[in-house]
Amino acid sequence: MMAAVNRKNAAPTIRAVASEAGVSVATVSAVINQTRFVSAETARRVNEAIKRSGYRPNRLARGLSTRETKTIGIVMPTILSPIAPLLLKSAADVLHEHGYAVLFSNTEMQTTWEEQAIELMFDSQVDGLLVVPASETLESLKLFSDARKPVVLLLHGLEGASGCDVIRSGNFRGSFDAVNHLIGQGARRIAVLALPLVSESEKDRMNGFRTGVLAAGRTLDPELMRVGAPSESGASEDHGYRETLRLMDLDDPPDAIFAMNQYMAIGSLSALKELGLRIPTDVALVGYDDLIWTKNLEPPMSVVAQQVELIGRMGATRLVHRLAENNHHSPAESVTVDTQLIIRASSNRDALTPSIDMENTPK
Amino acid sequence: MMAAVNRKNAAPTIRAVASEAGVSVATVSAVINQTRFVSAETARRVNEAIKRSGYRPNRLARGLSTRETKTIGIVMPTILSPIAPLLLKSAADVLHEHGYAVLFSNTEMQTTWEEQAIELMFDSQVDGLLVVPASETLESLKLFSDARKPVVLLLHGLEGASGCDVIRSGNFRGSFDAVNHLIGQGARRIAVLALPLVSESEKDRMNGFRTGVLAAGRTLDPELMRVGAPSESGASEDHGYRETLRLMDLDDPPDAIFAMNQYMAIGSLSALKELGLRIPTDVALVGYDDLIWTKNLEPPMSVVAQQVELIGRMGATRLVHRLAENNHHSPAESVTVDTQLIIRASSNRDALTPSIDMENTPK
DNA sequence: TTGTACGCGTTATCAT
DNA sequence: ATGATAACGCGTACAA
Repeated sequence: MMAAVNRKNAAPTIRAVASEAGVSVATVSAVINQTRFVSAETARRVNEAIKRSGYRPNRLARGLSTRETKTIGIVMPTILSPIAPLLLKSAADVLHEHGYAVLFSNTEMQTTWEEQAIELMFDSQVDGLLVVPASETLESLKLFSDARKPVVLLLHGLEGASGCDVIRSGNFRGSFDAVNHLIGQGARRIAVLALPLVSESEKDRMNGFRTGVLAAGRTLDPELMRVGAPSESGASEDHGYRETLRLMDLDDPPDAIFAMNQYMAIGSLSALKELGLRIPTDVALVGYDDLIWTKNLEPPMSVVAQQVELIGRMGATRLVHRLAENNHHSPAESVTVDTQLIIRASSNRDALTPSIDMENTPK
Repeated sequence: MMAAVNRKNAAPTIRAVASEAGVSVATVSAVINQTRFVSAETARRVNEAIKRSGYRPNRLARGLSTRETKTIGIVMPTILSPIAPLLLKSAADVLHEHGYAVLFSNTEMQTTWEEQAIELMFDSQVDGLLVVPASETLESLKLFSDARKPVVLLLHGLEGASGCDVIRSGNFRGSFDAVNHLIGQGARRIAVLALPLVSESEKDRMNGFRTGVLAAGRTLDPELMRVGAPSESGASEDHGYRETLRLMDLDDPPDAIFAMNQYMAIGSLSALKELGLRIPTDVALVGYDDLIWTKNLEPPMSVVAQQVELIGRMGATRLVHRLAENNHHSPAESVTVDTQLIIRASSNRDALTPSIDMENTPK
């Protein structure tokens, strides 16, 4: 009978390599992880055995033993939002560069699933977590704080998650700047198409808007504030379209519209054009997020742009550092990444004198 | 002295639960996995102990023992392509519904990294793999076939991967239909802006174009075939812009352009408008992939649309079924999901009589 | 410089 | 109906 070494078709284990090379498993482990000195000759034999057998270390077993999986979880409410792919990519790139695998979960805005996704990642023993929170609060994050595993929040904070690092996007300031810009362009009545005020981001955007209006000595007209758009892109666009028609049907319609996501902005644009209104002369328009095609619209649209890539990179980097330095105890850090107001024709009354629109011309 | 059960701050193990409930670990395991009968009373005690201790099964340990991780890997060349997010979402949704975790890797078009990513997933003991191949061949997939682990290819096949299921997109037919449509609109000289011919998708698209032209009794003019665009969106757009300017500068310029990705199509559109050409009268234009904003361009753009969501769902479903039925040996399946030609104003000369463009009007 | 043996947290195979 | 205990594949004290 043969030793229990060669179960048919099973992947070779470290033990198989050890016996193949005529050394102990400790030695094999040592040469793989460079964890202690091994004589050149022994190392050579081991490496040869590894190559011959096609041995590959089992990350599960390693993780079980070391209590480190070199895996981090990323959970976001929807990968279909226009900025999500870049956020995922920039974060994942950094993580991959540092040898981490990425466990991903799209929670599709479902509160319960968001919790479950986080639990799933915890159970998978991820070393840390990157979260774009959708809910107002996340019970399951307690699992991570109890286990002293680092969590970094992206885009906005979360109630009761004071222990987490947060890489915020400057939503308040972004809206505030947009309103100021519109006022500077002579807008008297500014309408807003806002998202449902659930997460910090949306609240901040709305507060920025309010503050901007009030700070300019204007009053807030509830009729001009349409809160609560569907999140799905097509539905959101329809919403922007319809609400704009209603707004322009008011006795005293707005002469500027600030849409807090880009799909609503597009719908709004369609409606304005359909009504035969001149943009920005009759109504100035500012949207949110600078997507690749935003500048190709007619007219090119002004937007509040978030530095999505930077946010993703910073979040991942923060996590990697915490993990590397066993930096689990230093106080949570909070950073806000500024937004940038990009002014294009849709809101630029100053530039109405015929001129070349540089933005619309590829280099 | 106390038993080695309560290492400070360590997560409770199945052993802790067992002793807490006064039963053996086998019993605890049994109630968790419903793997054998347990008396109601015992089960109650166990469940209580689980709840009290906050015990959560360790998926690593479970995977090590069962050789099933309930995790599948998804690797794609870039999440920034316009169709990638939907592909990821639709696949991940199906997988999540079936209790699978998703290990994700963006390989950013790097051939070596693509291999490494697949190896990483293999080492992580994923149960199966979903791949959008970027390279012409993938050595590392051999790891999976050797281990009899299922792999499903998405969007297009791969040389030497005959063992894998493939959910193809109908690229050949898509291009073929586009050309036929343009010819039907009276186009005499059709130019093409093609992607680098590396993966099967791009080759198929190009072949569809060639076949369409030849089948109509026309000849292929190399001057009208511009192959090799950058993959990054902005660069791709610039490329489309520049190549279009050159095309229109020919002695005998084209009267129709087929752009094989949507960014090139946008660049092309910019160039045509800048040249003061009428679309589709002077030049008809057809792009690829129906993005949310494609219909909002001026004029709304015709495209070859891929059924991305369906492809993602089918791929994930196929994988889940193979896993569920231990269906690892049935022959590889190959399916092609049809593309759909969506005709809009940019190529529709028939509809040039003034009329309402329904597509451009939200419901 | 290298080897032995135990632990990581489960599941699964025997017994009982 | 339940309990002991051997895998699973690896890292790592502790020995030698």
